[in-house]
Amino acid sequence: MPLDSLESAGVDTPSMAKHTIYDIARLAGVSGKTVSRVLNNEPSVSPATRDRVARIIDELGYQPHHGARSMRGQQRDCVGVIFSAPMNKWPVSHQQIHWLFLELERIFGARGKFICFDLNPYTNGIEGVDYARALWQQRCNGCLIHGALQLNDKVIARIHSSGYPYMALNRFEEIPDLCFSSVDYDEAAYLSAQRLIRSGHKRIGMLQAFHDTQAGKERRSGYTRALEEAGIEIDDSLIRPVSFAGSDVTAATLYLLLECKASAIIDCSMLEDPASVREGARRAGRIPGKDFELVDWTYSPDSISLPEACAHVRIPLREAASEGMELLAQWFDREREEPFQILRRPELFEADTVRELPIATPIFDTIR
Amino acid sequence: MPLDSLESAGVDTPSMAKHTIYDIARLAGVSGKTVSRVLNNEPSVSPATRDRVARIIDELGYQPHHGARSMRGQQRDCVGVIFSAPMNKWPVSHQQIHWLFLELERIFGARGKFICFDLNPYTNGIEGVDYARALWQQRCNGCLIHGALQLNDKVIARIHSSGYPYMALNRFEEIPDLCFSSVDYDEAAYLSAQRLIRSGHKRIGMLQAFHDTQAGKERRSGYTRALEEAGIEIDDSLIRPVSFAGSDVTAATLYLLLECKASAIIDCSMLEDPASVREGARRAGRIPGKDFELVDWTYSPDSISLPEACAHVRIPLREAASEGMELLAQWFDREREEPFQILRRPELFEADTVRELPIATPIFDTIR
DNA sequence: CTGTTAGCGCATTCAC
DNA sequence: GTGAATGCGCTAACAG
Repeated sequence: MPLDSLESAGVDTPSMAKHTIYDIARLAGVSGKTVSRVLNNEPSVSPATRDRVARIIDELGYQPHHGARSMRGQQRDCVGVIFSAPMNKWPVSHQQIHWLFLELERIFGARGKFICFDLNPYTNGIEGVDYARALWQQRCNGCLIHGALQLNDKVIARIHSSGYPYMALNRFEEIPDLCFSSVDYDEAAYLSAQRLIRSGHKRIGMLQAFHDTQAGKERRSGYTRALEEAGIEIDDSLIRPVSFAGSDVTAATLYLLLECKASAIIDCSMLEDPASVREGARRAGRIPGKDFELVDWTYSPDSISLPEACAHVRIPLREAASEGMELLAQWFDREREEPFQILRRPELFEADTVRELPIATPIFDTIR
Repeated sequence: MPLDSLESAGVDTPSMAKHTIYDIARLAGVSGKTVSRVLNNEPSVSPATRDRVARIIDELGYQPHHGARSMRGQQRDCVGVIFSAPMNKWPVSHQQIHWLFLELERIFGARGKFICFDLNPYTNGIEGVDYARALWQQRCNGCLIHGALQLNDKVIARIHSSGYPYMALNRFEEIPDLCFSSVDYDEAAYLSAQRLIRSGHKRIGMLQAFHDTQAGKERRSGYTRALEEAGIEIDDSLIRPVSFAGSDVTAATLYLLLECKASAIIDCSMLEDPASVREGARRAGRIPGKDFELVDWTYSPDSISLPEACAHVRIPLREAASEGMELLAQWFDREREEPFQILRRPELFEADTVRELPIATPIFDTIR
């Protein structure tokens, strides 16, 4: 219902009728285009007109219809946040989701962006799960892809070639120029295996998270590389895929120690839970750090996951992600034109230097 | 760029050109309207035509433009999630944000809804912070308001009268028919004070969270009611507003014990952190549970926050919220027409019965 | 500095 | 069962 006078709208109780720019225009005695100019902070509106229009907009609590805007304009005001798998497959931890929120608020919120989540990654397209519905529908004008990329992922290629700003938190072999910010898991696995080889181990087990993903593949390749360099034969059964269930890690630990006769284990399960590994060891009749050696991986900058480990590997994924999100925000706002690649180096440190927490350093980084 | 043949789009590499229903229509040899009918599952399309159109839609990975749809249709496919204050004012805990996510996924994700967050509640309108931009812009078609409602809140009234489905997680005195799902904080404060009065206390301090909100006001009113019924004079200084900083709780505890000579304290700071209260007591030279009695409040169904407390009050807010979110989803999908009110009863239990966790019961509930 | 016109992609209305 | 015309609210291109 269009308004006939400003008074009928009321300053104290902004009318809930949905206004259009033409309602504003009529009240201000200008054309719709002028209202549009004010809304978009375009120049070439006289200060007096601008003020008058702005005042009416404020008083009515008018906000431009997003759908209509998105049909004409090319502004980018909404970031899609995508989980590449449903949470029951890859449970995102309390800390991680909280961290993500704070970062989104800090980086995109500060720029006035909206955040759109599609929590329904179950819609099957021809290629499997299409997790980027929000992007194709143009609800959002770019996206952040949170979570590992499965090796058979077909959606990421569409996103990559769509022209929308985006960032993944993984590399992806098939798309060398993918925009991502991540950590070199190959290197992390290489460092871990190398460390245990130096201790004289030949049967090194690995609790391998994300086995069907690029991140899992990198674990395998780094591990393999280290063993090959040392002339140790690869035994595939020593690379043990695990899910995020503690029981799975426990069972895999038991299996590696008993069936595979592993004398050392790389815990890159990312569960960051000492209890599961300990329980597996207990069932095998072994004591971690005594009967077998461990290298553990952690995302956390200020803690380790397994005190019994002889060395720890820190995976600075959140730091990489934060850095990348800043760049994504700039790309979004056309402050930079191109995609980027950030790969941070993992840091291995000995258990006896735990107090001196290392600063992670980038390996390569196409943006500097 | 419109397509001239289906082949040129390709099945394996869906074209990234943004298609319209008319592209689909041309390929299928039908009119735009028929494509629209297929998209919206309208009847009166012959099975053969429907299949042909559907197949082309799938092959192109076509998705209807959300902006265009939102201008004509009245479907509701996006829920706004609003934080009534920025996180630096009311920090949402790890657990809470995680819980919220899982619930959103479970309830709205399962229904195929998108979730839109506005993490930029700093835009000032005439009435202060307008946290419902996403709603006014019609990015979303209803919303969940997470967080306490400040007593001077003007936005909630606009939402209430807008006709959009919504739900707050608080009552709001000024709007008796507000749609909400919450817990009776007045009752919780009443039960807490009554419990300490029964132990003979006359100077009962309160660590009062949310003091400038409806939730804080309810704490005060319940407390006051209990004291008045017992004929105890109210000393305002015993009601001590606290923020979510641990140091604030510590300082307030110290103040209540030393300056105000409180002999008992109701901890409804909702910080759920025993260390802060203990530290305040320590600085006052007191030992909690020995030199003074405590009643603590907790949101958690399976733990208590202060083991030293003589009684615990459980605030089943998450249960209330879950229940309400289900109803909001139904309202959203037009399975129910009206707003609703759910108010759950807090439960006080003695420290020695901690193992028997109580089932919270509704106080009133306009939906059954 | 300001206004007019056209059209974005879709759904609604009405015609066939 | 199907299609043509119309308009949602806004902005780009053009005109004055």
